[in-house]
Amino acid sequence: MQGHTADGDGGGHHGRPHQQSHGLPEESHDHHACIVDALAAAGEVCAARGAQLTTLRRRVLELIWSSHRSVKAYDLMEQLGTAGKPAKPPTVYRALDFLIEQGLVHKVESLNAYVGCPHPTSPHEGQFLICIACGRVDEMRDPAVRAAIRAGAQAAGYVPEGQTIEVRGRCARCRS
Amino acid sequence: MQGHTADGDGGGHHGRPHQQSHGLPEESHDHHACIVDALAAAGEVCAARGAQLTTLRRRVLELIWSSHRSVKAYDLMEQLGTAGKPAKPPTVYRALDFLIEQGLVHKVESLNAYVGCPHPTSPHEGQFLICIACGRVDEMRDPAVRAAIRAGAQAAGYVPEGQTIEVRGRCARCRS
DNA sequence: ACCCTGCCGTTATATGGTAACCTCCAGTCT
DNA sequence: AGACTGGAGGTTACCATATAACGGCAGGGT
Repeated sequence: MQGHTADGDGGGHHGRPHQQSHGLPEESHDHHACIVDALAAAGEVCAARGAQLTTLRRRVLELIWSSHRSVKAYDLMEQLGTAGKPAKPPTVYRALDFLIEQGLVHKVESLNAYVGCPHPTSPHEGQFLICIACGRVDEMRDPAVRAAIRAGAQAAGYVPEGQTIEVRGRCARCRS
Repeated sequence: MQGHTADGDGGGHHGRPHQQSHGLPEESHDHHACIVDALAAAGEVCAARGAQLTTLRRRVLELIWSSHRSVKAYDLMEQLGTAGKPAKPPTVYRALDFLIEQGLVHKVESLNAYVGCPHPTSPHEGQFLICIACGRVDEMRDPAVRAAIRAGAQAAGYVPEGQTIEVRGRCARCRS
């Protein structure tokens, strides 16, 4: 769990501009702490495995964590580029491949977009909650869901090896 | 439920060539009956709703039902075209949009592909079982899965409105 | 010095999906 | 009959997503 407290700004990290247009999760908590936590966790995970978290890969991860929404690969390219020249697809896709392999990022299939994993230390496939109002993506890790799906698949004769679970709905802040 | 019996060929429908390369579901049952059933069900559904199941739309549906695997949009274009000239994207995507709206076809998000719905009379979102060995896609409708996901989403503060559930694994025939 | 290996840049291309505009045709109103 | 209308689908152009293939370069081992 990252530091999602809405008030505790222990480091004076505020004041970074964000370009979002309406009620987004970043506005109500010290999101900079989320980024710092995610990068620190990534550093630990990679160091423990001997995987190289290079500058580029770290930068991509940081961009993905710039909000709690999912991020499109081509948006990453634009943000990675310098002086209006966007980075090229392989640059970003290779970094994404690495981050996904390391369990630091998940792909949201129904959006063709990518999201940071909040608990990268225990490898898993994500179960995602996608807010159709604000775009926020939360990860759920519900053993009951996994179990129900395993049971259903096995009842149909399948030996399950991987799951894609993505729920669209309205998050707590957007139920209004 | 379509006629999936492996033996009862009551109408002499066999003898149609299929171009698959290895152990696919079509080889062990009268698949032609599946197609006929699916088209008949589609006809009924559309008639009941006043929706127009045109020749093109029916043809796309038939192509999708040509196997129990999912089908790519661009493969449909090639098959729809005449004399080497493939059909153009809007032709296929419009037909797919219609078929999806009518609940006759589902999109498999993790494959960017489309699959026929075996029970189109009761609108629903599919839960898919995808065989990573033979490509077969089965639809599961497990209320326990839906319920578990609803519960998980609500526990996280979400009001769920739609679910994407896709399980990769090995089907009964491919467990070997 | 030499050769690997892994990371990244570059060019090119494949694959998946939409926008905008237009014609045709069936239904229907007068 | 003539005119109007709305849905289906053809056409062109384009955007969005992703991969293949090749090359340079830096760091480590021999």
